[in-house]
Amino acid sequence: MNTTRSGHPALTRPDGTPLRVLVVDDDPDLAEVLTGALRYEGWEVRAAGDGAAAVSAARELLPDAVVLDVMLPDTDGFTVLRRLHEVKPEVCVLFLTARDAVEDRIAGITAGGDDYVTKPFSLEEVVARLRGLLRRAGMARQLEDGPRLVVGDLVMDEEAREVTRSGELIELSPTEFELLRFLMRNPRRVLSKAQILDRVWSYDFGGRAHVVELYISYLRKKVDAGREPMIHTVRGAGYVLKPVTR
Amino acid sequence: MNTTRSGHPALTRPDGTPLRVLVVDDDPDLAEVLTGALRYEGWEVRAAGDGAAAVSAARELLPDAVVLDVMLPDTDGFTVLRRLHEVKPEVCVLFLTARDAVEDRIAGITAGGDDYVTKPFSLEEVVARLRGLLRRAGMARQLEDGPRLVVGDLVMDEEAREVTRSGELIELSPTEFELLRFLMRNPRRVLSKAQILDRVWSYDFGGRAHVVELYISYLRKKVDAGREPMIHTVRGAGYVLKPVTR
DNA sequence: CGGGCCGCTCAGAGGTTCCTCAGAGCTTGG
DNA sequence: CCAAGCTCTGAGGAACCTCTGAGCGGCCCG
Repeated sequence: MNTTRSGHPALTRPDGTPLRVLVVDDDPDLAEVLTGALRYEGWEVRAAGDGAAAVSAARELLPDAVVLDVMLPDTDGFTVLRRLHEVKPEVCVLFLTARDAVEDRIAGITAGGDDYVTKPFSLEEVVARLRGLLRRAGMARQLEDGPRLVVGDLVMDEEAREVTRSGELIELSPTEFELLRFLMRNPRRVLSKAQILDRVWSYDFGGRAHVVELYISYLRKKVDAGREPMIHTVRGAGYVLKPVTR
Repeated sequence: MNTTRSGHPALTRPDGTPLRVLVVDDDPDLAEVLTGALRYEGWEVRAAGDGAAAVSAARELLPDAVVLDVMLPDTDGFTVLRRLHEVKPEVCVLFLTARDAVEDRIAGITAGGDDYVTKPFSLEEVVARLRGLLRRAGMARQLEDGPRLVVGDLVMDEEAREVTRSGELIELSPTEFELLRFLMRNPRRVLSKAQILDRVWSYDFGGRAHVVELYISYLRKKVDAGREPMIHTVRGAGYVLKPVTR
């Protein structure tokens, strides 16, 4: 099977060709990070730094999805959106917006099935939203089985934001949820604290790896509470989530 | 078959051509050591001393991977990363970083599937990480069978950091793990204590060969415990790991 | 047979990594 | 404006890892 650097199967359309995404942001570092993360997830990625470049790149690439910063140097995001829809009406758009941006305008836009995340965001957030968009649009072959992650008796419903272990409901805070999602998307693989920080925390988070330890300890209290543990520490390397073996 | 001085088969792409790596470090000694070790492993290697040289060398060589010191005299690591990806989007990058700089600005680096090791590092560490990158990228022909090392009934899963002997799980400390990995990558070959020190311990380790004996004894207790021994001493020469013969 | 060399292992000091608690600051929602 | 919840900082302490030193035993040589 065609796989990506993440070890996940490459994202493909029903016809087998890879999914294409266009990243539009004027901050080169951020664009670089997004590009890398999405490529790692199996997308065919292309980047643009402003509205004009975005539209012309879209004309060439005919992307399935666009990650679009609302604040661009030349054009405003909504104009770009209109042009993009002219180029390809069924394209999915994920907006990137500042926290204090006008919520109602965004709400109007996302009515069409599009979605948005506020800056600063975590990469897991972006990746998950994009997957959600594609799933709802019925565009990705391997997402059709639904929004559920399963590792052993641990089950996560991403859309309902519900987690259960052997049927019992587990309540998680937003950060706990995202951390667990990352672990569940990489079962049986040791993840370093740096990797976890890069993926689960916002790109502008200046804190230390100590936070990861703290949240792992929170998760253990909820996920492993009194049960056979699934979250393991690998000293000097990181953490692993794996199903209980017997 | 095309082999190197190490006896390892030359690393090749799916099309049979050798894998190429670019080493970027401003410390000539370190660059020399890295270059030697990687060449020994079957890579086609080239070195550069700063960011500008790195980018232009990359344009010529079109390497499959880059080993890149984040602290360069001219450019910062993030910029070099971006330029490298412009030259060759699918290139894998392994960053070298000082231990106390880890927290600074690694954010985003591992996000794209790239990886890093902290100075001072061991050569086994670097080699293993590079192999991991390449494997995940699906780039090396002979790494495709997955991240498992097998010698007799001894099995090491590098990604899960799990070692089993005839199915039984063996718990190892970081140094023990790395030493065993080195032995398992060179089965049936006598390795001198000096060789082991050079490979498994950091390049700045001042200690003496006695540590190797100590760790071999630790390993024996865990790996050979009560079983037919696989780790053998060759007096005056070194140690060998080999499958049990009957 | 005896001495020197090499390798093995034990015990423990010192350092590092990790876990957890307690609480301050912030955000959210009523 | 208050209450509740969430996120992060800091500190203490526990567990673990690494290396040093020393003693012992076996091997090979004279």
